Amino acid sequence: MDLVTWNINSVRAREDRLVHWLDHFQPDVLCLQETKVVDEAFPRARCEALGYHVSHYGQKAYNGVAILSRSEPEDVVCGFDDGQPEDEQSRLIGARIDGVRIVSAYFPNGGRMGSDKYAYKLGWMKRLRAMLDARFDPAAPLALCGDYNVAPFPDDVANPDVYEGSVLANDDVRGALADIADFGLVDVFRPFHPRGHVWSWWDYRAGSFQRDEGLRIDHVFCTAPLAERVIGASVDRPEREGTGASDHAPVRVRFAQRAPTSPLWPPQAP
DNA sequence: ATGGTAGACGCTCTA
Repeated sequence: MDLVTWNINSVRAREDRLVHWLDHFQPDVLCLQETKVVDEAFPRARCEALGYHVSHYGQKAYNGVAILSRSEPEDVVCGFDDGQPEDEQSRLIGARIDGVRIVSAYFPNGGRMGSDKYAYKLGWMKRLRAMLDARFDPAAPLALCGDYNVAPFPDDVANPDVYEGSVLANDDVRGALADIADFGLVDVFRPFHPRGHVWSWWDYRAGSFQRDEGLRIDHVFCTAPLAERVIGASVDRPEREGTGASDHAPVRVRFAQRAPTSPLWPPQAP
């Protein structure tokens, strides 16, 4: 199974790029964030023409998440759906695809430290952990894919002077991420890039991509029965090049049908 | 200098 997560930063501005990318890579599942359109405005027909089912939970101007899949999605759930008043922002969609629970998540950015947006981010992450506890089983295959807006380690940050201590990289937000992972999820990307310094997002400003000053904030965290099947993970850097690119690159993960005899995860000592 | 750029919306917000 080829699984990809990509913050596309407006599906309207990047419709042609999306269609060409899908046609070229043909992943089994593509999770999108920041589509920035209502459901009716998603380019559904062009995706379906390429053989994809589209599950989209959008809103006007901001946010918006989607799951595109070659197999028909089952049990599609939008938002937290946890019995509390729903989050007004469209940041979560989930579906079961080929027996695997897929979640496409757009974590709040958090604005500035100490802001209302930052408090919303921490609350949102707590609520996500509670939702996982209430609905899912860590012993069943699940992939939490998306723009987490958190760089897990210092070496996931190119420019620590600017970003360490920010809403994307500080002890509290890393603690909130660790609490989510404590449900029973592991970062399946990092073991393939143990020295870090692999980025998934580069600020549009100050020539960050040209200087290769980015952060790794887009992730695929999986429960053990899925994590033991991972056989590769990479960032599609070329998609970030040139004009008209999203500020995020797609993050790709490949899973074997069954767990390999010598698992790549967790990494084996030499 | 609360900077720089990009997208959506409509002159301001979000990232």
